[in-house]
Amino acid sequence: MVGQINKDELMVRDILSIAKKLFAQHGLKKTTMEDIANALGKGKSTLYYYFPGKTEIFEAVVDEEMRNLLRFTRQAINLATTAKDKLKAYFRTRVSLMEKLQNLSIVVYEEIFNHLGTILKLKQKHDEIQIDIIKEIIKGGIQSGEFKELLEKDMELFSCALVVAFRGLELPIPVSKMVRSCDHGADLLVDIMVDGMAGNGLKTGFGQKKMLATS
Amino acid sequence: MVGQINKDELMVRDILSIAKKLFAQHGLKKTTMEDIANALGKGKSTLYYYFPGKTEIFEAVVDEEMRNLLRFTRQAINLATTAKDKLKAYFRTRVSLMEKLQNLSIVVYEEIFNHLGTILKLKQKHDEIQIDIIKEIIKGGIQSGEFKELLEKDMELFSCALVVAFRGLELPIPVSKMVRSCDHGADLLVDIMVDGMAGNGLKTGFGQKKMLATS
DNA sequence: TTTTGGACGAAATTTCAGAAACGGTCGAAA
DNA sequence: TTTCGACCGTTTCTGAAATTTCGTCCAAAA
Repeated sequence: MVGQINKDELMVRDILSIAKKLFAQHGLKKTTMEDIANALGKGKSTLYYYFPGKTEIFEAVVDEEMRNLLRFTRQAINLATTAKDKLKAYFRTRVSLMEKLQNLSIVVYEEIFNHLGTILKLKQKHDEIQIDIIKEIIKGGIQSGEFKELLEKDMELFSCALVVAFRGLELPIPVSKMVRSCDHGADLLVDIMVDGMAGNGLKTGFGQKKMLATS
Repeated sequence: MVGQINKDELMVRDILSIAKKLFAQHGLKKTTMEDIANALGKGKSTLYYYFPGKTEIFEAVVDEEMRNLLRFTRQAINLATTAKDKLKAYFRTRVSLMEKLQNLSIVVYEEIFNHLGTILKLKQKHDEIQIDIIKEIIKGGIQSGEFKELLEKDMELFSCALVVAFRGLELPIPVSKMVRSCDHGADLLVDIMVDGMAGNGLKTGFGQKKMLATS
């Protein structure tokens, strides 16, 4: 019994492994059930013994990939001690793993985004203007003493990051409604950005807890 | 001479105005040059007297729309005095105008995004997990006193916003390289998020919460 | 001269019937 | 229990004819 279950899981693993490779290579549509079966050295209907259909295989592959990403992220987070470092770890692993995830999704993304093309050049031009606008604001804030000083390079980076971050809203995915719906949201974010998330204890601090980590 | 230029510009404005309406109504492909000419009450070749081709008309329409968006953004920014309020104004107008921009681009976006469908449900599920992870980090930070307190609702919102913001990286647009390339970028952002952008002068200050006018 | 309308050709798009391919099922064999 | 090949209904491809549409040209109107 137990041995059979293991055999099942082994087969499922093999299928997912090969399917992942093929999906990454040729995309979802151009990878047929027969391709997967042939690469497996098995008959086509064998796949249907282990999975309800093609959709489920694809979803399982993507799900597995995302689970891996989450696992690594959690791992990196657990290695950090302070919440600040945890956030850093979160973003850092996300950035590096996102690139690896694209091994799978680059074809998928290309399938999605091969239809725009025209509009992107325009968008890019206007993005650069937006970056300049934000940079101008920050510069003004620094000159007036409202903001702390920042290297020119970092200012560029930060402005750019804000514009890029804002692009997240452009993807028509439901969660964005939460942020998009209320003005309060945008203000809260800027409040946090400007005043910081650091606790009052540290801010008004008289030699409180974590003075080590801060630069 | 001057009068002719004005007449030219007037004609161009009329064309763009009508073209915008038609593009928003039927999309790029299904709007023909003859549709535009008919709606204009002019002959088709009139359009070619003012524009090299259909593509250029479309680009001009989109460009105009984006310029408008920028104009309103700048306007709102100029009404604010402090840099912080300027940032708020930037985000707020962006959010509200983005929705209006979609009047034009909703057909375009649908043309682009009608091909994904499948992957979004999965993505949504994992997005919610990511939100929970960030919320957990923030909660921990609050409990340890590292972060200042936050309403449950705001915490949810902030976590959600971070995930959404991070989605901006997923859009394959060149600017993201700048942020994607260096680890330093992600860290800098968190540094700013946690410590805030507020200047030391204001931070260490005792009574003075707000300087009224720009200093 | 400046501006317009309609005819015109080349190229792209649509149509649609027949063919091929594909996802998924089933009974039988190993 | 696990694998397989044959089979079915549907979707997708193909290719040629018909239609639409972009863009040009030139005569005519302003």
